[in-house]
This record gives sequence, structure tokens and C-alpha cells, in this order.
Amino acid sequence: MDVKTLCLGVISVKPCSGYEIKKTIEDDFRSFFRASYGSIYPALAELERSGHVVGEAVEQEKRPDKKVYRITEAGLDALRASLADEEPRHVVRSEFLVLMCFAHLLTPERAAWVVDRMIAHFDGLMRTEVERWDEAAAELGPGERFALGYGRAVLTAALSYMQRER
Amino acid sequence: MDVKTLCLGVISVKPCSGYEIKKTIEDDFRSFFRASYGSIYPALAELERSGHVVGEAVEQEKRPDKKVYRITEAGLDALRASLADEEPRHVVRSEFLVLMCFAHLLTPERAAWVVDRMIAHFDGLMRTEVERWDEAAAELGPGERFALGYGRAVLTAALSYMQRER
DNA sequence: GGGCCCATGTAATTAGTTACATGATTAT
DNA sequence: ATAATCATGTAACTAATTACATGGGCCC
Repeated sequence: MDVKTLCLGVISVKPCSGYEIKKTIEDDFRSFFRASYGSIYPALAELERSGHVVGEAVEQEKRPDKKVYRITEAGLDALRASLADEEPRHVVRSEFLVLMCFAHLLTPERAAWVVDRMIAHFDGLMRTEVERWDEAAAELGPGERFALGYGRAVLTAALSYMQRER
Repeated sequence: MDVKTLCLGVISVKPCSGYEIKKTIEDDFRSFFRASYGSIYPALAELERSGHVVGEAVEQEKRPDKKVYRITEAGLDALRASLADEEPRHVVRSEFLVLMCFAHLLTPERAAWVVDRMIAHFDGLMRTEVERWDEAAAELGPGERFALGYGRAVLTAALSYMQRER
């Protein structure tokens, strides 16, 4: 799964611009996916070239024009197809845990600081997940609810482990 | 933190070859770091060029020769320095959770299969973590114990959540 | 006046992966 | 016989990030 597929997925829920896609990824996918403008805009351009989305320029008052993309029939087919045959991956890259493995080479203060940083980080993620749950629980699909619940379960476990062991 | 730093860290624990570093990463870091030969061997070459490790060819009977690297004083200093000032990162990239967010575009069978796949995947990770704990708990440093415990806590939470919700 | 929000895009760079090349030994 | 383990390395490729370029509106 690449940025292109995710963009297509986001557009399938609701037509939007590159800028809005970035917002959505930050708000709703932040704990398990990230993408920068440098990957989103080229992805959009290619999706349009291949006819999976169509973009329409929208003029706005008191702010820059934007280009809103909506998904086509072909795009929806392509999205369904790629969701249907991709291996589900789940990759964690934790330089934090590597750091902990070499904790004996750190000063105790540094080690404690590192753990505190991660607690703060997870705490931030947790806050946004709870916020989103409180605000939008009703209109969430079952899949989104599953993903959000997963995040909460894992973050809760991570936080309580770290607080217990630090 | 890049592959180079991790290689240096592994070598600091015990001199070893590129092949053995790969094994170690697979056995001890598999749930939060991965690296292929294509990144390990060039990393080793550069570490040797910069004098952070020294390699020695070791002849073996009935198997290919290997090149065992050990860390130098300068290498240990460099390792300490880089562990001391890197921001601790922890990045999750879960195409699985993205897939779940778009579960309404999947057949129910496919959705169930995807969840089962992840359960099997986490189960495999869990098994190796428990194995490692049982086998090597005594000789593990406190940092490694922390990392292993973290993995167990998070995997336990993830598994019980998925089994509950599937 | 400084800094953030809105908005789009490109170019250079990074950090890795995959696939290839080679080959003896050992286990199934 | 066939696959896996041991062992090193390179070249081509991929998929992303960062930094740059541009500019009006709004808040303090």
C-alpha cells in the first residue's frame, strides 16, 4: 500500500484537495500512517492521469484556489481491487526500543528522559484518539471504529507498561 | 538512527560478521527493526573506513570464510555520542489498519481473513519474544528486558483486542 | 511585524529494498 | 533431489522525505 492508494481511499470517502488529504491523514491516520506534500501531490497527479480521480479547480474568497478531486467509477474499482489483494502489513520501526536495548551506554538521566519523551508522545496520540472518538463516534464506520479501538488498546498497554517500568 | 548505528551497537555487544548481525537483528529486534544485507554490508564497509570498527577475516572449516568486526575505542565513543543525542523515534506504518479503515469496501470474508492474518503474525512475534525471554532472561541487560517487556505488553493488548473484536 | 493558516507544486536527496552473482555443506 | 544454512557483496531501483519557491489573509 502506497500513498497513492491511501489518497484514493480518502477521496472515496469525500472529495477533497491535496491539502485536505494531508489534514485527514494527520487527524485520522496519524498513529499508523504518514505522508508529506511531496508524496501526496505527485500521487494525485498520477491518479488523475490514470483516470482514477478527476480534479476540479475551486475558487475561494480570501484564500488560495484549491483543486478538489473526486473518485471515478474506474477509481473505485481500482481501489476495491487493490484493497482486495494486498498483503496486510504492519511494520514498527522503533529507534526508541533500540535505544533502550543499548541503555547501558546511556547516562541514567538520558535514559529516563528518553522514556519520558515516549510517554509524552504516546500521551499525545492517545489524546487525539479519544478526542476523535468523542467527537465522531456516531458517524464512524465499523472499520474505523476497529482501528481507533486498536490504537486505544495498544497505547493504553504501552503507557501503563512504561509508567510501571520507568 | 540508521542501520550503521544499529550495526555498531550490535558489534559493541559482541564482535560479529555481517551475516551474524543480520541474524541478531532478526532474532532480537524483529518486532521493531529490520535490515537487509543490502544495507548491512555497505554500513559495515563504511564503519571500517571511518575507523569505528576493525574487521578480521576468519577462516572456517566446511563453511565460507567470514569477516568478524570488533568495535574500536573511537567507535564506542561515536556510538555513545549518537545514542546520546538522537531523538527517540517510534514509527508505526500499518497498512493493516488502513485496510480496516476502508473495511466497508472489502467482502466480509476478506476482512475476516485480514484480521486472522494479523492475529497469526502477532502470535508469531509473541512466540519468539516469549522464547527469547525463557532462554536468555538471566543474561539480558535491564534495557533489553525493558524492550522485551514492552513488546510483550503491546502484543498481548493487540491480540486480545483483535480476538475480542473480530 | 512575526508567525501561523491556507494552498500547490517541484527538485534534490535519502535511506533503504530487491534482485543478482557465487558456491560449498547439510539436513529432509 | 531439493531446500535451507552459511557467507559476502554490488547494482538497479523504489518510495519516500526535506527543502525550496510563492503569496494573500488573519491574529496578536
